[in-house]
Amino acid sequence: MARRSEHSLEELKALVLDAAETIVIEEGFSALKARRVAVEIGYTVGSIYMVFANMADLIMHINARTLDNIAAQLEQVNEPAADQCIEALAQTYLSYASQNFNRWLMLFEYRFPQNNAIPAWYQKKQYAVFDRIEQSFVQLAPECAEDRRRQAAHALWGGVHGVSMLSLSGKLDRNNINDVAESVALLVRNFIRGWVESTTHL
Amino acid sequence: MARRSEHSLEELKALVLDAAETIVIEEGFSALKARRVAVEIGYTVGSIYMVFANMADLIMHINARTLDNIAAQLEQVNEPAADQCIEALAQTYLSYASQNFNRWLMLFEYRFPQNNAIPAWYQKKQYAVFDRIEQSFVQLAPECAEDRRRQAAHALWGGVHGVSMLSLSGKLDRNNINDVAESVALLVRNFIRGWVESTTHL
DNA sequence: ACCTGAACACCGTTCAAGT
DNA sequence: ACCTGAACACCGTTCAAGT
Repeated sequence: MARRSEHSLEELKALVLDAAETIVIEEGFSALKARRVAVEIGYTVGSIYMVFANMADLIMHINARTLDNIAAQLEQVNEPAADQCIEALAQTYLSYASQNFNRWLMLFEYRFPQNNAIPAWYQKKQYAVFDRIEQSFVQLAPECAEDRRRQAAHALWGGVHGVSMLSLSGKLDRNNINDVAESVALLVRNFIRGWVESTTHL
Repeated sequence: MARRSEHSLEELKALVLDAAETIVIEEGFSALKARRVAVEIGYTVGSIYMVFANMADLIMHINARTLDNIAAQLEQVNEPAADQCIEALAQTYLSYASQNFNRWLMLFEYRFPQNNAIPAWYQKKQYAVFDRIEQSFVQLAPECAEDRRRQAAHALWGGVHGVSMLSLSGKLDRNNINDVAESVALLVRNFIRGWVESTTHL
């Protein structure tokens, strides 16, 4: 056959990425196979390796988009009161995870072959999400030392992520989305109440 | 060859389970392959399917042991003060996760083919872990309605799990184990402080 | 009755060969 | 230069055939 020059390499790369992303969204990570992507875009398997080093590379680029999406959602949160802002960020995160479950899950399900080989541009995207959270803690306690604030943001955000993960993936027990939202609200409110108290007492 | 009757089927099942568990502990979930297990116990691949329905069945039995181990560790926690008890439970959980990272990770990494097909005996083990947590909340607020208490336990435990997961698997950022323990302590203390306050105000 | 090992259907990845 | 498609090494799983 040889569909030479029908698409540029950049166009082909976009085709592969879009097709792969769609498969993940609609059928989950486990349905993502090289041959399947090839069929979807009307090329053969080999072509994928012209534009991506391997499946790990392709997966990383899908995950990068997911990180961008999450960051974009969090950027839109704009509550004037700091505590309300943090709660809104948490609910926005849960909402994204719930509505984009398959791609959100792949973000955490996929393990990089060697953990130290995560490229800088990808790590930047991971940090971008977390930075938005930390930023809201600046608003909450401007006087607080950066170390303390970062640790608090880390603890709470790990918490919000954990509640979302256990609930949505049905590991610990089975809840509906409203219960999860309530759990997230409970965690955020009580943590912040306790933390602000201990911070202003210093 | 045919090593007939050298082991009973029950002995063979134990051999397979032990070998598989060891592989997971030492090399992680991704190293667990049917042929590898067979080599390790001196049988051929087919034998595994005499004692386990498939790899999913084998994995579930390894995970069941992990759940038992976690439950046993949590049972040993015996702090008189309720808030100290919850914190000790959280630190014990983190400690187990850190020291048994590979098998702990498989517990959450592995997805059941159909989520509704998790057998009752396995779910019981999942609940056993969570029940210990809930129990400590009874001690913390005996007057509290069960619904509220369960939700609080769920929120906090999801939180403790999330901080452990993001930190140990190096997803959000990279921390050493001491920092993680501090984050867990921060989450637990501040949550409990806020929650007890809002509960006694009722 | 227990166990083998060859076979099957799938994977990811490569690369000589075509246009 | 771009793309194919057959090949390779590896998976999980099955099952007729051996002892």
